[in-house]
Amino acid sequence: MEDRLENGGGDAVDESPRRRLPPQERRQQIVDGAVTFFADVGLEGKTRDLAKRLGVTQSLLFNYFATKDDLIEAVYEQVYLNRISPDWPKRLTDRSVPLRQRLLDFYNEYSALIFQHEWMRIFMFSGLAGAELNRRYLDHLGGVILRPLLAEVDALADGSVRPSMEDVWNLHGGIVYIGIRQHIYQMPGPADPSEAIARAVDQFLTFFDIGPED
Amino acid sequence: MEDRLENGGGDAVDESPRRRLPPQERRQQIVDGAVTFFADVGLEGKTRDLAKRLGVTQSLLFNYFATKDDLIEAVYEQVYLNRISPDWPKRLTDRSVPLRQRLLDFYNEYSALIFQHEWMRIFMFSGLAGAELNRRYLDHLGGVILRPLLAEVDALADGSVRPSMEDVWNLHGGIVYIGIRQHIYQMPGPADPSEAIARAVDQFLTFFDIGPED
DNA sequence: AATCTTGTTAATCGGATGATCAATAAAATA
DNA sequence: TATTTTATTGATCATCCGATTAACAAGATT
Repeated sequence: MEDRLENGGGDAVDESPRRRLPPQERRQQIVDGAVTFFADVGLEGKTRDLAKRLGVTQSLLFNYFATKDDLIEAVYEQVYLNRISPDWPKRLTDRSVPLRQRLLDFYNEYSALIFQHEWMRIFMFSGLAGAELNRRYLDHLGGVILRPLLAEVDALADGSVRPSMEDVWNLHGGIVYIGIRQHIYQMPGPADPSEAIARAVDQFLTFFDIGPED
Repeated sequence: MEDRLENGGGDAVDESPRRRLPPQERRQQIVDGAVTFFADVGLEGKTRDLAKRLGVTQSLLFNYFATKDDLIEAVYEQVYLNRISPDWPKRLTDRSVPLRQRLLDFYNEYSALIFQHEWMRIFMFSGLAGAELNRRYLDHLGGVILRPLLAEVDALADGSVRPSMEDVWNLHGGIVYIGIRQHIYQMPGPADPSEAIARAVDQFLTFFDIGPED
């Protein structure tokens, strides 16, 4: 298994001549390649294999990153950075828009961002490795998205059941699990993710007697 | 980090004398230790570290398992085996019991089985590694639990919305995500998991107009 | 108690892996 | 074009890792 870039058994392959890139560009190229690579094989992927994918010497990597851990740190930053758009908190609490619409907008955009092979897998790998960025990300998500979201739901809920943080996590988890099934467990995903999201949101709102126009 | 069994800096530690065990017993001891070990550090954990934890030589491991992969295979079997009790399909479709009760019974028992550090992490590690057992397990779960469950819900749903497989996965995912938060992302879990489960189930049933006594 | 069986260990091998560094050559500068 | 700069390479080091094997010793047998 895993015979990518095997050079096909051929002989005189392009043998691309040594190419000099401006350091910043090369660095970015390495980080991009590393994101894909580590997402594929895990954070214990070997630097030699990564270098081969990039068409570059292994030693070059250490010209841009002092250690492999430094490279992984750069991968984390690349992947985690700007994943939560700063205007979502505002939009999620904009009560001139029906809550249902806000939720649909958020989760459609958010899922488009996170339902990606690289994000899903690196997030999971780093989570298992106990990376601090992981915790920080989830704390951030909880504080900036989910908690305000709970307040919004709570303001509109008029049934006898009060929404709890756990309910919000359940909504969130159910949706995120769509991506986990696809990219971690490599199962076929739903034909239309946005419909699956709409169903989850509607289940959630129905339980608290919140209508589509509230 | 990670200084377990560090021998405390002392000198003349117990230095447990070479202990002979019946092969079957030793083998089981190794597998048990390996489950905990690999769940902790991942499947790329080193055989020397595992041996140290077991208080045994590294070479002994290879007396019981020809290769490290064989050991990991044994770990998979130990962890995956009998995780889905064979009488659940029967109980889930026993219409003399209200559906809500069946769902609560199932997910309370099931979560008690899977919301464990070892299971959660090994399942995730093996999923990321693309292990076949993982796919098989999920296929089995889908066919033997979730699909019958959909039929049950469908039989009782009288609203205009028909339940879909995706809805069932959403219920399941939301609940499983509780364990993921705890054991993969190492966040604090809900004070009372069974209450969180009940909420998820009730949200699900409410959406399809299924009452607690149906 | 002497002997045998075999579970266990210590030593070691071959290859892989992260990291280093002097040599090389592509592009910029003069 | 000749020279300088520095991005890139090839060779190499020290260590680690999975796996092998002969020697050792704990417990069973006689």
